[in-house]
Amino acid sequence: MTTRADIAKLAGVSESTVSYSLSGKRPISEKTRNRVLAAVEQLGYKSNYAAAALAGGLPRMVTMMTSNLFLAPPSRIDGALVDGIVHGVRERGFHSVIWPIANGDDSDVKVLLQLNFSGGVILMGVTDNDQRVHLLNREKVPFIVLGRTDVGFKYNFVDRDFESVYKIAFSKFKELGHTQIGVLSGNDAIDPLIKKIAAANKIKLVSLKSKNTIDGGSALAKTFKQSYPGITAIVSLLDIAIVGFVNSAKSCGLDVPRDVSIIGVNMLEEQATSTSPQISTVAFDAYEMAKSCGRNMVEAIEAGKNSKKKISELWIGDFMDRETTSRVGEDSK
Amino acid sequence: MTTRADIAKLAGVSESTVSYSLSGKRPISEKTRNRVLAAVEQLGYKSNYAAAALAGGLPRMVTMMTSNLFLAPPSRIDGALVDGIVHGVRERGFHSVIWPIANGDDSDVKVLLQLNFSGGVILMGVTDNDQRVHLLNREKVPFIVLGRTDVGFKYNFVDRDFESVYKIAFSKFKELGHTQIGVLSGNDAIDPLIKKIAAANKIKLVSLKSKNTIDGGSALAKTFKQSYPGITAIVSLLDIAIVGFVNSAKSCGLDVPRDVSIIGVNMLEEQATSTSPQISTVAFDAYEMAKSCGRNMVEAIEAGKNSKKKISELWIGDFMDRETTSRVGEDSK
DNA sequence: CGAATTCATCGACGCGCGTCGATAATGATG
DNA sequence: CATCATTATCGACGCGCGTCGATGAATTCG
Repeated sequence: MTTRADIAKLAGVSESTVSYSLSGKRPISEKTRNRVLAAVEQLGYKSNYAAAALAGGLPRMVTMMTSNLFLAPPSRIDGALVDGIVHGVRERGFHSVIWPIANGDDSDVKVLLQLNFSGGVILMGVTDNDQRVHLLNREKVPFIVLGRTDVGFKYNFVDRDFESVYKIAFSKFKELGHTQIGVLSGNDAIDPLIKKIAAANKIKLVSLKSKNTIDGGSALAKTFKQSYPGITAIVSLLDIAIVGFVNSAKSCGLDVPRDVSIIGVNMLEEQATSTSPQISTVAFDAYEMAKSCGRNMVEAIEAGKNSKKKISELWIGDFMDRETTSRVGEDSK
Repeated sequence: MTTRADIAKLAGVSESTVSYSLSGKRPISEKTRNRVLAAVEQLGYKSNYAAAALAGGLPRMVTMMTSNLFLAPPSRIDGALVDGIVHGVRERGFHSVIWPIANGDDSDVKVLLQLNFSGGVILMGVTDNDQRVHLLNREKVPFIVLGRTDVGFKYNFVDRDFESVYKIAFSKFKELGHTQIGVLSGNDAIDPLIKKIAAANKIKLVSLKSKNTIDGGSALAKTFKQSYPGITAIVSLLDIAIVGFVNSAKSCGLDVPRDVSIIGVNMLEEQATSTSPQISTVAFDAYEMAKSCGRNMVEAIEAGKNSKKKISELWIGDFMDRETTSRVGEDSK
C-alpha cells in the first residue's frame, strides 16, 4: 500500500506538506502542490480510510438501514431513495453504505455501532415503535428517519407530506368543477385524512374498491358508467389498477377525461406515462427528497453529538398535469 | 467514546491484557478475563473498527456490489443471497456492507477502493465483460463473482450449475416413465442446453409458450388436453404461469399429476407450495450458496493478495419432491 | 539596512488498537 | 533449596493520517 510517506519521499517534501496539499487546510505554494499531486498520480496513492477516520475523529461515512429491502419485494421507489442519499452525501464529501439486515431486530444496529466506522445512520422503512430508533437515540448516534414517520415524530425526520397530496388533488378537481369524486383504493373505508380534506373542498366522496391488478382496474372500467353515474372524477391510490382502468376505458365506452377525470397518487412516472391517455398524478420527487436527507445527515454529523438542532422536513407533492384531467364534461384543457 | 485504556484502568490491568482477553490470542487467567469482561460490559466498550483495521493490517470487511439491485425491480432471490453472504461472512468474524451504485460504471469501484476499508468484494449481477471485474483484478483486490459467470470464467466465482437442473429434471421424469415432455417457457425456441440433455435421456420435447402470468398459465390448462395429447409431463421455466396452470387444472378436467406431471425450475419455495397440489421443483439453495461465497471471501482475504488459490464453486440443484410428479398415468407415489 | 511581518514548510504528537519482546509470578524438577 | 520451564501480564511500538506549534525563508516597512 502506498502511504503518505511514499508521496513525501518522491515529492521531496514532508508528510504534513502532503496532507495539506491534499486537504487545502493550509496554504501550500503552487509549485510544491503540483509536485505532490504528480507523485500522488504516479504512485496511485489513496488515503487510508481507517487511518483518516482514526486521526480525524469523525468517520466520514453514512449508513443506510432499511428493514424491508430484502425481506419483501422492494418497490422501485427505493432505488430513487438510495440513489438520492448516495449523491447527497457524496456532494458533501462523505461516503455511504447500506447495512444489510441479518436478524431483523436491533442487534443489527448494535453490530454497526460496535464497528464505530459510521458517522450517522439513515433509517428507512421504519415502523411504529421501531426498536432501532430507540437504540440509536440512546447511543446518541446522529440519525434521520426517512419516510413513514409516526405522528408527531420526535426525532430527526425527512418525509413525504401525504396531506399535501390530497389537498393538491382535491383542490385541482374543485377548480375544474368536479364535486363528486371516487376514491379508488383497496378497501371500502376511506382514509379519514382524505375525508377531511374532501370535506374542506365541499366534495362528496364515493369509495371505489378494487384489487390492485390490471384486471381489477379494467373490471371497474366495464361497470363504471352504470354503477357510478354521478361521479366525474377519480383519485386513485392503486398504481396498477388505475393503469388497467385507463387502458380499457375506451373499449368500455368510457372517455377519459371527458366522462371521468383521473388523478393518480403515489405512482411511478413510468406507470403514469405508459397509458393512453397518460395519467395525471400527484407525485413526490423521491430522489430530491433523499438527496436532501443525505445532505442533512452530513451536516448533523459535522455538527457533532452536542448539537441540538432538530431536522424536520416534509416534502409536498407536485401536480403532474398530463392527459386525464379536464373540466367536467369537457374534452381536454 | 470508551477506549481500551478505560477498560484497563477500571479492571486494573494493562491495555494489552484487555486486548488479549477479548481476542483470546494469548492465555489470560479466568479471573483476570472475567474482570475485564465485566468492565467491558459496565462501560459498554466497543472496539473501534478504524483503529483495529489500522493496527491489524487487513480490514475485516466484505463489500457486496450489484449493478441491478436498485435499477430494476430485484427478485426476492437477491434477499437470500444478501442474507447468506452476511451470515457466511459473520461466521468468520468479518462484517459486510452493500456498496450502493451511484453511476453504474466502474467509478463506484474506484471510490470504494480509495477508501481502503474493505478487504474484499463480492460482485453480483455481473454481465459479460463487466468493467468492474477488470478493475478489481488490476488492483489486486480479492473478489468473487457470485452468479452469472461467463463461460470459462477465469476469476473467482460461485454460481449455480444450470445444467444440473435439467439433468435432474429429465432423469427424474425418465425414471417415472415419461418420454414426451413439454417445456413451458416464454418463447417458441427451446434452449439448446435443454435439448441436449433431453436427447441424452431419449426424451422428445415440445415447446409450450406462455406469458409468465397467472392468466397465461390457466389459459394453457384449458386447452392442454386437446392441444398436447401425447405429453405426460411438463418442465416449467415460468414461475408464475405454472402456478396459474396448476391452480386451474382441476376445473379444466386435468388431473395433476395423473394426467400430467410437473417439475418447476427456478421457483421460490413459497410459490411452489402455494398451490394445490404443491409443485415439485428443482431448486437451488441460494442462501447456502451465498453463505459459502461469504466464507470463501473471508478465506481469500485472510490468505492475502499473494495467494494463488482460485475459487470455483458450482452448486447443483435439489429435486424437491412434492405433489406434482408421479409415474405415467398413475395417481401419486 | 535591521526589525517586524507574512508565508511556506517541517517535525512531532496522538488517535485506538494489535502484537512482539520482556518481565514477574508460578510451578516443576533435581 | 536452587534452577529451570511455564504461564500470566506488562510496556512499548507502529499502523497511516490530521493537526498543532515551531522554524526558516521571503517580504515589507520604518
